[in-house]
Amino acid sequence: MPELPEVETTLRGIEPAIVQQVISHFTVRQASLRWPVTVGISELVEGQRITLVYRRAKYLIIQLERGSMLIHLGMSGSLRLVQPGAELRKHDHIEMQMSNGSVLRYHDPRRFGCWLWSETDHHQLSHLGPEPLSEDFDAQRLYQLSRKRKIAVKPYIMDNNTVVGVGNIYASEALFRAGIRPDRAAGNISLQRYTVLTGHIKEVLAAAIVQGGTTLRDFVNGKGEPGYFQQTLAVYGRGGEPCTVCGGSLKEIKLGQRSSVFCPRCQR
DNA sequence: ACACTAACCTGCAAGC
DNA sequence: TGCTTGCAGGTTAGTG
Repeated sequence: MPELPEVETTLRGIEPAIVQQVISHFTVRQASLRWPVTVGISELVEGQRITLVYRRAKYLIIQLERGSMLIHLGMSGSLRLVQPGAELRKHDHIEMQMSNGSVLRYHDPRRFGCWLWSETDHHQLSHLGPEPLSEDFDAQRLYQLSRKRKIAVKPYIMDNNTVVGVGNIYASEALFRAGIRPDRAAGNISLQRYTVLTGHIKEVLAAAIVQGGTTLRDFVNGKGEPGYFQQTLAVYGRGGEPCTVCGGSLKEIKLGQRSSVFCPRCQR
């Protein structure tokens, strides 16, 4: 489910309800996530105040007085604020209750996500590329890092070392808007074309955030509301359907075992 | 260093 | 109707 816009939407939904609050109860019902939930996490975090909640790449970080919690939603995770005592759903793995009555629930059917506590740095956050919406991410970087590389441009921009937060949906959409075939070798793309692509990556992510993310299957923000960006998708999930620009049939291929849809006429 | 694959896990839709 | 197959938003560990 979540790419960067969905994680950002989640952050904005939950942050006001939990920041500066004290964690009164922390419950783990299923500790078997991508990495096991930190042993003894409840005792480590209960009684602590949340000082800061922020996002880095697709991770959410909840900073405590002592240590911090690192949360990832994987492919199918979601975080929701619920009423205390709200009925438990299948795959509601973790619950965090605040002293002001707010209750945050972590739901993740596929369990590819994580929820970890560390007193120091989280190693997952080292070696991450720049945030896509920051000035540190620019065409020069895309161009220079790609010289002599044979990797297809789509997996190249989805690599967290290149830039974080560009997943399958928005990589597909940005390449379509930029008119670049997803299977073109990254090392053969000019600085000019990377300039266009960089602009579209930033645009498509920013637009998706404004619209509350893309709702596929059951994505909802922290308040349980859907996103609306899927109405804007031009290629993702539309293999075989007509191109919104030229009317030709959209082609679907596999790149790095991810399905990639593009218009053979508009994208070169 | 780079390119590529398999793996983690459940749910759902399509096909037979 | 019911079974099987394939596919899904991400990331990492391992191979050559």
